[in-house]
Amino acid sequence: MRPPTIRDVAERAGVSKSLVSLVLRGSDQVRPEKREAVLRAAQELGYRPNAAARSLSEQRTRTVGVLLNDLRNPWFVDLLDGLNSLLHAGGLQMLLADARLNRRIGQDPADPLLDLRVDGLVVVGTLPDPAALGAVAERMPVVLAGAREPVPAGVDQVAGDDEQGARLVTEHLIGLGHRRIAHLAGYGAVGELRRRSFEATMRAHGLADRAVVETGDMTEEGGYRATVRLLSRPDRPTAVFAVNDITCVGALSAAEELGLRVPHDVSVVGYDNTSISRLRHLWLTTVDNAGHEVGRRAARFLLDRFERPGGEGRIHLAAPTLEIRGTTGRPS
Amino acid sequence: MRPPTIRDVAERAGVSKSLVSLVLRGSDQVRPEKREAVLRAAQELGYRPNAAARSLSEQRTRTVGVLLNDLRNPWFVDLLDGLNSLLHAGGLQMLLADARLNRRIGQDPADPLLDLRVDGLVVVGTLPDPAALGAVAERMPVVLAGAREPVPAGVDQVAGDDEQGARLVTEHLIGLGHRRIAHLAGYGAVGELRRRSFEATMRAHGLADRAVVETGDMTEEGGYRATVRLLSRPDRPTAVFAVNDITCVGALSAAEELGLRVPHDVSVVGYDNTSISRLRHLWLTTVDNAGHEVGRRAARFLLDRFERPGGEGRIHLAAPTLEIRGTTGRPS
DNA sequence: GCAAGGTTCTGGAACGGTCCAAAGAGGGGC
DNA sequence: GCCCCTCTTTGGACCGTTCCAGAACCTTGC
Repeated sequence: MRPPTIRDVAERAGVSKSLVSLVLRGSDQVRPEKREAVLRAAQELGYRPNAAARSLSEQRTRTVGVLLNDLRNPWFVDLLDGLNSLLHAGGLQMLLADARLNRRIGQDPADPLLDLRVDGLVVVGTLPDPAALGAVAERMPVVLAGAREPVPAGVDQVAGDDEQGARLVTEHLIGLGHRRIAHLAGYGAVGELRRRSFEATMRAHGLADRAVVETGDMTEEGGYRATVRLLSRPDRPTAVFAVNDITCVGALSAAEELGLRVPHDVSVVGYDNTSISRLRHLWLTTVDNAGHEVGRRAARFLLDRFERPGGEGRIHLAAPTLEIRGTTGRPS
Repeated sequence: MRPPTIRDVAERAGVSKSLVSLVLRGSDQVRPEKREAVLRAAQELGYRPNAAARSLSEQRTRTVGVLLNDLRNPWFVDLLDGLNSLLHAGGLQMLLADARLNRRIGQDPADPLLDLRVDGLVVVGTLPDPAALGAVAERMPVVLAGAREPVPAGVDQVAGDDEQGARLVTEHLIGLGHRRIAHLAGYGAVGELRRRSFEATMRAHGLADRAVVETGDMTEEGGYRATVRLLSRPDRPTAVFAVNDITCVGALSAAEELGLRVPHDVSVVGYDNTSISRLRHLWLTTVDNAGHEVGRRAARFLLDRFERPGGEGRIHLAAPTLEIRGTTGRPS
């Protein structure tokens, strides 16, 4: 009762296994009647190719591993979507692995993917282990998507352009007439880039001395507390640019609790265009990170490297867009 | 420059390939010095077993496929976590595939998993194609997790106990003193179960004629509109039980927009304990679906079937818990 | 010193495909 | 009718493992 093999199909169709293989791989060197006989036999037997056998023989798996470090981050889904669309067009499968799930178990999260001999690797989000990744990159194409970090040589990188995003936000607020603007900063490479770009943009508009930066921890609670501090100052800012949506929700709570109306008394802006920001109850002005485009670009890089292996690591920054919703307006 | 094989290791250690295989699979029929020599050689060469070759030879992959139909649903992550912990303990890998990503491409989302000859399949969420699943279930263990649907014979099923969850909510509200209670119903098997249990519980407490049911579409917008209708009635309910958190957020918006304070003027309850419900800005009372437990149980069922194949499909309902937060209180 | 019996090790046959060199079939030209 | 050439088809080697039967080696007992 084992699943049928290519040989079973061959026998039923009255041909050799080689011919079956030829037909199934779509060769045009086969007489039509034989082709049909083979196809019919395969159909009748419910034949399915065995991926293990195929990849053993072909020395490639037509599969790329995708290492996620946090399935909970909904932004990744857009990215995966973009990634998948292009990879599929290139005849490649995507294999997902969640680093966080496996980390706890105490093994390198990429191990299962490497044992499966994936043809390439996409790491989504913060790097688990830069050193290990360098070794992997010597054997197969590797792309880092959705994070801004120093990467080992030969690794491509795709991410949203955080500097541009932060500039869009800051200029939007300045354009509305805000002058005293606060930034709730985050940590990591991304937090750093957004903060610096905020400061640079303020400076470029001659508002360097009106910029305030409070450091948070990228949580709602952190955003709440930082905003309470900010809005209790005598020279309280009229606008708050939070490093991400979740921090922004904290800022919103704080403003309301202090009796300030948004956006009438204070404007707030988030970052990431998460589903939370789209709740009509919150309706946050935020930045969309172009996740789909990042995913497509990562796939592009990978496909390029399959064709021409080696070469320098490249970097692509996808252009973010501003989503203006209900939490920003002119200062009163 | 191909990756080293078991033969390379054998040569370097001065033994046969069979002995290497024996050592690597942890046999105790090997003299310690040989074992060490093999292990050292493997280490030095950076040997990694080839999963394709192994599964071809062993006729099993030690891998179970997990078919998700919506990566965006954060509840699944808890479920995966529970699933993974037990599967890993059983020496099994998890392979994720997102049905939604692949559906668009127009192929059966389970196909890649079947070609890989996974040893078992976990379908998370609503069934893609019940008929196809029946055929699959004849060849390998299949478990449906996190959805309540009629399944083909021989398929196990694990889900949260929606009836119990809805009862917990309803009795919580009744216990607080509410009498006129509305339910924002949803669709599908889950929506049906929650609604019926709400009605049954109201009846059991002699409140059948105070129960109101509005049908929504499980979106924020739907929840908003239904709640506006409800709260504009002359005999407006003092509590609203929404079929899920997102609908509940819509209800919350509606209440606020009508100038009603929550929970002072009206209590609202969600379902699913999503991250949204935990935002301090919303702080919804809701029901936790015990995702982790559902995942563990699904793994248990799968492991059982590996040991004793065949038999009836079983069903397990995990007990949900009530998360009482800020949106419920005594009626005024 | 040798047979018996246990332990340790090995060669070869799977597993289910792909690939390649070569065989077979068919057609055309002389 | 024969030779040559092209188009189809085939058998066998190979991919990297596991598994198994049996070989080689050690003890042990007499």
